[in-house]
Amino acid sequence: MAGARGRARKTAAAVTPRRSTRRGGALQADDGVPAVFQEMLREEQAAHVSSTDEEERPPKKRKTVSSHKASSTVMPPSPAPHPTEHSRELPSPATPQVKAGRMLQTIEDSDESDGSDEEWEDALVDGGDSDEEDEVELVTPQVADISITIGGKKSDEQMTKRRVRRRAITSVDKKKRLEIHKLHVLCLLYHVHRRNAWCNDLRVQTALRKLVPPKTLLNLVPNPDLTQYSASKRFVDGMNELKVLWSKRFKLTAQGMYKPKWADADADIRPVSDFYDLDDPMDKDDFRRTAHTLQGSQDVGTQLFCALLRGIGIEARLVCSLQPLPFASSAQPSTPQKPSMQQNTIVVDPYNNNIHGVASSKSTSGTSSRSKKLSRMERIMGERHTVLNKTGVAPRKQKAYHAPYPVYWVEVFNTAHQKWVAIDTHSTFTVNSPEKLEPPLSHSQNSLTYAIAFEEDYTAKDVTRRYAKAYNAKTRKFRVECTPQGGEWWQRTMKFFGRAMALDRDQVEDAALARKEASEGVPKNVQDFKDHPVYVLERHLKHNEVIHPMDPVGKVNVGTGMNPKLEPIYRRTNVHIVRSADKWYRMGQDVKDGEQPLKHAKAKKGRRLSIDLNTDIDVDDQQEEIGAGLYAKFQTNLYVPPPVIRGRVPRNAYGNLDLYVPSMCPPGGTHVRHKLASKAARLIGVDYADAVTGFSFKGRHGTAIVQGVVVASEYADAVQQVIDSMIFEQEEAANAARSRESLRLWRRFFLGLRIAQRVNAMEIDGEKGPAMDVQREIDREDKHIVEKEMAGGFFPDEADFAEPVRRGNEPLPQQDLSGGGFIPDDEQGHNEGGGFLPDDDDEVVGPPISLNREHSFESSILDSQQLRPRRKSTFPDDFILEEDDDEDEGGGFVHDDDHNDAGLLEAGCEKEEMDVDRSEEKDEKHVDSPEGQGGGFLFQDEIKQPEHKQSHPEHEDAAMSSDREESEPSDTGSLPLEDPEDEDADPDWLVDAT
DNA sequence: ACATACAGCC
DNA sequence: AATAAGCTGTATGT
Repeated sequence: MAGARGRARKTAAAVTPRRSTRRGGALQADDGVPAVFQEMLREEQAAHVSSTDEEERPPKKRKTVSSHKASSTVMPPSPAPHPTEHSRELPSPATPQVKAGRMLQTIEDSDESDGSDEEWEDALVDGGDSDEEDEVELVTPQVADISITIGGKKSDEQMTKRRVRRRAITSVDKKKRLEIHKLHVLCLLYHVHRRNAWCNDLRVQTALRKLVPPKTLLNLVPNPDLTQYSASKRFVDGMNELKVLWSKRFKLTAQGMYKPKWADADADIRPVSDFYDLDDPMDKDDFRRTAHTLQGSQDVGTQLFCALLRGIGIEARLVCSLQPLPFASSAQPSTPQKPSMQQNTIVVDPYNNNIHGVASSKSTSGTSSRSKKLSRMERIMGERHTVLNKTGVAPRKQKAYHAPYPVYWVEVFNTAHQKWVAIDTHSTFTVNSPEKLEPPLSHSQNSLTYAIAFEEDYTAKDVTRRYAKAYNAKTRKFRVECTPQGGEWWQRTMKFFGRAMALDRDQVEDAALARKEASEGVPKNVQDFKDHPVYVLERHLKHNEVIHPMDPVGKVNVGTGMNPKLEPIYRRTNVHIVRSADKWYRMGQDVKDGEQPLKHAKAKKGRRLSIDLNTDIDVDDQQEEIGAGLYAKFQTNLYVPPPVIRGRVPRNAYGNLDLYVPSMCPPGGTHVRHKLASKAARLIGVDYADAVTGFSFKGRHGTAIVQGVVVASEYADAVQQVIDSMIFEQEEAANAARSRESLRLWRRFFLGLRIAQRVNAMEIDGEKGPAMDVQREIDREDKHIVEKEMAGGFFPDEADFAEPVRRGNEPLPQQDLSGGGFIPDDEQGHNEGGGFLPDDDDEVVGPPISLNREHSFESSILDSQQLRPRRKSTFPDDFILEEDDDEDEGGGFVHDDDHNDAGLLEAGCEKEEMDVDRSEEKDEKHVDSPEGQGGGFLFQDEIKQPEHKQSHPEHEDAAMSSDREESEPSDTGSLPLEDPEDEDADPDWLVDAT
């Protein structure tokens, strides 16, 4: 309500101004006075140096402000802010208090235009602030109003604990994150690639080239007379000039990319307004425009700078430090509190008052929330008072969007030194100081994990190692290389951007990067040894790992400085995975003779209690048990199984052949990997052994997994051929079964029609129901369809259609099957006389009924049939038997004569039908029934009512009529014969048929 | 550094 | 024939 209104207003106000501001402002920038930019630059530099200070400052001020605000605010005193529950309650209910708060907030929003910075700051503070301080603030009624969210969360320790506890990350989530991480990396790669391509745009370059003074250009022209050193220096100096020039010229009006974080699963989707500070989405034309407006985020600025360099003939790479979602982020709560704050704020803040605060909170470390807030204000102000932009506001803006560490920078090729020189024009303003570009590990906004350099020729290279101070010890752990198969993945990925032909300078660079990596010192703390690609501590060994030559390469101090303990350091290359001999065997390896285990598995505990009883024995046992020797790969050979001799396949104690890996297939043998292989082999009488390819463990028992067989190679083809033919036969059988099933359904279908017809003919409520000749109707409709539409459709042709009908009269479905189905024969079948309803059937009585089209079956045949409501079982429960059991076994509903008169209408119908159609039917039925074939089983329900067997059809009618009355019209659409259970009965039939 | 929880393996 | 398991290691949180 109010909240929504407020939000909407906000959004509208914010969005529009922003764009116009940015683009319009850009134009202004062009005519802008140099002095202004200088000032901006100065401020930026100052800002990045003292950013830390700024961060701290806000809190204090914030407190003041908040209290201030509190007093001014009309906040109703609310009980001590409590856990989340409390905070959550606030938003929803429309209590007066809440309303008051809402009102206040709304007002703030509306005040945007003329609101003071301080107010904004307050809002920001409330939203952005985190942790403990908030708790205190929460106590204050006013605070509760705004930031309920935050405070509630943090304040309650118990709640926190619970959250932390509950947060255990699942393995599937981990996998998901990894995949998303990869996907994100790919997206970022493509994004940068695209921007890099834009940097080659001539129009962009042309526009930017004009910014470079001729003098500067001249200095950059290679001079063969200069010494290498001088040339290099001159080049770097020139780069510095360009850097300064660009830093002054490009105006920061948006926030660049920053590292995203995982949100709580239960967190609400962040409002779009969270991202207003980001660059607008950009296409190439937009990019060209920015080459003129010279404003945007640092990222765009760097991209343009890259284009500028290329435009003046300098080889420049666009380097991006990808900021993908981390794959290993620990459980949500554990991470720095910013994310959680965000989440909370977002979730709780019902009126989106804190949106901006949230956004700022994210970037707290990089940019002070305050400045952001201001910037937003300024943006709005700027919209309405353009003058402000030109005056003092712009610099502050820039400060707001300045990030202390770059996501984008460029590398230019210093031909004198044959080296790439890094230039950061917006964050650190450095040239050739690669070590200054990596943010501290604690920096939440920006982490240097993948630094990828995109060249003019659209190739790209991973240059992370140039910028990471502890690539092996730290950086690597955040890269996919640290995940299983991750190395290969990354290689494949980057190969896509690889240069077809490596240049000399590439090799030089590779060597340099490798050198840098190699020069990385030995980690100073234990933690960095974990998963270190080069070094290992014994303490970090997995239990199936050993360090084989135990050659220490150094020592680490574990423990405190006062209490030094040194632990030996080993090389990762000396680490081997060890397995038991049996395990090796399962991998197709054989432990060499005479090899001594490098390690022993732990003794298995089975009987600890017993140990107490018999210490001596236990000790012995333990010693023996401990003996499970573990060997390294180098202690094994490839296992060579005994060969197949004279067609005789060797086998193990179980009569099988172990074939855990392909290499375990015996010489002279061939693995025929098919389920039918054993049958086939047996069929042609060749020796074979089931191939055991693994085990499945259910409960305690491991069951061998057999996949095919091994036969002598000379028989393999024969076996395979037999298998093929068996498959063919199976398919044939399957087809036959499907045919039979189709026929069966046909039969049921027509039976249903027939029953319906009969029912219609019955007398109801003293009034004789309408009767119809189903068959006639069907035929008519069918012809109609055939003529009008197409010969195809449900019924291929009349003959096909007719045949089933005709067959319907036949007693035995089986016959149908064996006889080749209904398909044969004449078309007469479908004539009236041939319908499943005997021509002379007395049941067909009375005038034709009008077709009821209300309940369409989408089928002319069904539609043409007026079906009576499905019979409801009004009979007592005991009437309906669970199963006919013995009686049924006699054969479906068809049973015997005793049963066939049963109260079941359908059964009765069938029976009658049969009787009418053929006197012999009964006999046949008996034969058929046992096999479960025929329409019999269709009527299990009915069959289930043995007690109601009645010899008189009239009885049935009576029952039916009563049922009809009770049944609902909606049931009309159902075929009376439908019985869910029926299908279950089919398998027997199918099986038998097969 | 210790304890708890979760997931994989047999 | 029906039913059902535990242990250990690793990782996370306090």
